[in-house]
Amino acid sequence: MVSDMARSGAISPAFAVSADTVLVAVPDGELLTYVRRRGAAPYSGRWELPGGTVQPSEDLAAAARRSLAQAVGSERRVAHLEQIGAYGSPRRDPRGAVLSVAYLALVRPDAVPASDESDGRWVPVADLLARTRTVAFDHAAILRDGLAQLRSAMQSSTLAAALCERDFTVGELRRVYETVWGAELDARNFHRKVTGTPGLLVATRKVTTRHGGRPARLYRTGSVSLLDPPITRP
Amino acid sequence: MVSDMARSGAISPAFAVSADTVLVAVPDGELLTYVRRRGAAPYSGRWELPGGTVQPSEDLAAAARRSLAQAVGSERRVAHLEQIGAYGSPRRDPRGAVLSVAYLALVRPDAVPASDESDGRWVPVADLLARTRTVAFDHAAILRDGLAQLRSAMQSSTLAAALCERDFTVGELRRVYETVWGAELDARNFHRKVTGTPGLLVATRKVTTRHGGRPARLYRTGSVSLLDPPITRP
DNA sequence: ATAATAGTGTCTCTTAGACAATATTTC
DNA sequence: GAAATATTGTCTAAGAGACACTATTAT
Repeated sequence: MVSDMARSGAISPAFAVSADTVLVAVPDGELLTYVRRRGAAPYSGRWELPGGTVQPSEDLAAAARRSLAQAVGSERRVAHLEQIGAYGSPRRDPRGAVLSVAYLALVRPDAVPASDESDGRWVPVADLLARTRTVAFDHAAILRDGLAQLRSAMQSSTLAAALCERDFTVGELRRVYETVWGAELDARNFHRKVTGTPGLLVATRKVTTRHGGRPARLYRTGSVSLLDPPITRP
Repeated sequence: MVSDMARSGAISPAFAVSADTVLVAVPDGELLTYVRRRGAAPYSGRWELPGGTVQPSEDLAAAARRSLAQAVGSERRVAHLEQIGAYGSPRRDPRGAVLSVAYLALVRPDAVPASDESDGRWVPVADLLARTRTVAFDHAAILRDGLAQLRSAMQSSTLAAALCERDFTVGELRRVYETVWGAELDARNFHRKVTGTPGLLVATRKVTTRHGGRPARLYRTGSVSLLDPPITRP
């Protein structure tokens, strides 16, 4: 059995695998992502996505989660995690064959301030994409792909609710859409759309005036997570 | 430099990486996928997706393409290739840490008969999914994910044209949709939709009567590949 | 009172979906 | 002629987008 393995070479390890995450939050109407400053070569001094090496005994998503604990305090703060894809271009890491499995992670606004400590920072996505030469490896491309996936997935699901507090108003949800999409939505049509889809949002008994104006009802995400027909991006 | 690498252990290879492909064709109104019968342990005798080990010097997509040459005769027969995702559950391969990067590949109907030779076969997707216990590794799950991605992507692109001959009629394109989605579409509304989107299809000067009835104009895919608003799945 | 936000209602225009009717072939 | 497919046109109902209006708070 072992001899067969050795003969075929089918499982001889050839790649290091890392799980790297596009970590996104939208506090106060700003689209932020978390990046770390690299301290060692290669790309020393450049920004990199949070991530780490995947152990052979470990699930890919678990490795991604684990590497986010430093950024947001606890794994439990990760409100949503989904895979973006695998990046394995031969020359993406000068040290050798490193395959990166990229994830998209969403956290609620309250997860942001807890990260002032380390060498990582929350930065506006626009700033980072305007200076892709300051980003290590192919992480700028991964960031772009992750954001594209987020923008697309928001059209037909309540994914954006993972970027709000657990109890949120329709206006807060709409402002997340506007921030991530970079476009204004008609507040009245949006309200009609999301509250009119049965099961999508569950109204709580509570209201809030945390944004001034007329008190707004607080909602939670419901059992239905698919929005059909989708919210069209302007 | 080398000492730094050795100290950190960042690039010590821990995984074998394979590129495995959900290879799909739709000849004569049947949704087929290509699978190989495994000859060796583990899962000897079971069906597996075509694929192979990725070399460290090789691009992931190139490795996927390469492993399809046997199935369809030549890499050039692959009309479309896109990534599905990475599968890295610790226990997916009893031999050890094997990470699989899954791809979805589409070929035109004429690529199917060229594969009678080897231990691989084109089989109806429904048959395979009805007998997932005959499928090796987690390849049944990969197949399901790939089909879901295909069905979804067809809504807002001309992806389905990669499953037709290079020159195709609107009816042929519609029958591909119907086969992959497993649902009937109104021929007249479908015709209006795809021919009405400017740039999506380019009319050739030729017509064909290969399906009997009134001669149908032949089209090719145009410069526009995004279909907005999408074709809604019934 | 004024400004700000929340929520409801109303109108129009586009389009999906249903389907009639016509065109052009093979058998 | 009968059957099959292709293509155009017509109607209707649903939904997106624009926007008037009312409701309820903070300042």
